[in-house]
Amino acid sequence: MAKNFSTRQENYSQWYNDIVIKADLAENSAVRGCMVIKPYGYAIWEKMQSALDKMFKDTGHSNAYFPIFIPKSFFSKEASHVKGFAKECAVVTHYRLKNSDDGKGIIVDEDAKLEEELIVRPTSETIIWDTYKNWIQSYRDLPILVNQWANVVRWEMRTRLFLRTTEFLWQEGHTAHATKDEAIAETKQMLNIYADFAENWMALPVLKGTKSPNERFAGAIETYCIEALMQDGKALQSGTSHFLGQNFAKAFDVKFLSKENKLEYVWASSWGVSTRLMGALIMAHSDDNGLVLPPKLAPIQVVIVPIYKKEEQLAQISEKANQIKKALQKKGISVKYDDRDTFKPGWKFSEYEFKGVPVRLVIGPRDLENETVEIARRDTLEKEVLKITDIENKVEHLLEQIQKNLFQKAYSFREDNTYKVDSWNEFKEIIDKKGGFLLSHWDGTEETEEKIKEETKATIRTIPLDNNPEEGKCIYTGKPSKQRVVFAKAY
RNA sequence: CGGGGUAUAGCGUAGUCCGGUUAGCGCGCCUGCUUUGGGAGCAGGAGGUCGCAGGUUCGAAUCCUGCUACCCCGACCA
Repeated sequence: MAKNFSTRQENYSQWYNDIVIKADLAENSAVRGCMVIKPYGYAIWEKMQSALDKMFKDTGHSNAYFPIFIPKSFFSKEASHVKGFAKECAVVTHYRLKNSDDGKGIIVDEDAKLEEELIVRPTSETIIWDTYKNWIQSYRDLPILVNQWANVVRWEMRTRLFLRTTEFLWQEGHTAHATKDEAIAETKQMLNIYADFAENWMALPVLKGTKSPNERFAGAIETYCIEALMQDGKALQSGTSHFLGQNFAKAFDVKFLSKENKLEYVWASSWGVSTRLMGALIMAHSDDNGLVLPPKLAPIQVVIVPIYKKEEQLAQISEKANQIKKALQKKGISVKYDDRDTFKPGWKFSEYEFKGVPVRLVIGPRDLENETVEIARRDTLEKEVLKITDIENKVEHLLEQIQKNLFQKAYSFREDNTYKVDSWNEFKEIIDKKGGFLLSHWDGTEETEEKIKEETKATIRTIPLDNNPEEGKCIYTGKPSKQRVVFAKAY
């Protein structure tokens, strides 16, 4: 099944597509730009969701749900917001179909035109702030810490499975605060949660920082982001957290009475990660043998494959395998015992390898005799034969090791592909030939960023938060600069 | 949305230029037997409105027109 797929070197984007399709993560649907997330892919997303959801709840947030449709008039209330999203909105204009006059099909009933068109949400700030207006009167009503898990639609020109689809799944947090400082603290807290999730669950090292004005969210005062480096040397924005100031409060007239009995506008944040994280996960760790998953997000952490000649042998092996399965499950490890007789062991090995299952246990007649089991790890493809005693602790330990190793590998890759660059020629050379993160000085102007983008396709991915101030000269204009920023080509 | 390419069985493809038997092959699928420590072997079998809609023709996978989807490159973007 998973034979004949591309390698990263041959064709990186084909390699990515092959993994998504052949590892059964997702496929294209009958609707242009929209994907079907298949059970195996969705299981990974569910693991991401539950880990993130717990982190949100642990920091005081609650889930709620707002409509998928937004009245057009709401949408246009915040000027830069509408400007940023107008070009990619799906619009509902009618609410009824009818049979066509020639009886051959079904058409839109022109009599059923909506008084006011509805926008399919590309994000929910407007409908949520219109709602918050009714929820907030006094400082006692604040803060509001709400998240929603939802689908959104952005009508993109070019789509790629998980990385950019017309409809995608995400979570969007929308918070309301009495003070500016509190809203900024919330924005930063959520950024840290995203970074924590990326590094500890996805085994994906990320840079934390802010966006340049060019790349800022439409309607935000400041956009914070986490940026990760993919194996082809391109950057992937993996999560954003926005400090919205009072922009939406002013647009929707959301005020509260402070302790001092003064009427003030509410301060806001919003933050989100999407199914794009699936793309990041795939591109961060996978190899030319297929998907590689960090144990903490793998739907199946351990697969057990029996090898046998006769039915009675299978019965003996199954007994042993089920014992191991139970012992592992007791430790909270997800195990699949694949005793299907319709596939041969070699076929199963390749299958689970391609699907990125972190650990494979093999039990055959030899193992029954010797009280052993063969254990193979997906990240390094190493195999060894272990005594079956205490196997659950050995497996648990190995899963932890794999999780660490994947992070370490991704981290070294990023280190090896991050360059301090001070000459424009070198900058162009590295961006063109190698890719990666380039740390260079920037004069802080939009014009310079635009020019660099035109000439090299590289953009400022982030202005790192943990930056050491350093006097220098802009890589492009030579004007004075106080810190380095991160340039890269981006997804 | 602009440029280029592709569309034939579940998947990959031959045939298309130059119209003419029953549209061929590999993988997969089904049945049976032999197999099982890295994608098994043999035998038999099923599966096709040739992307969709028109047109030209005695005759269209093949020629013409329109549409749709997908891939690559740009612009846009999480």
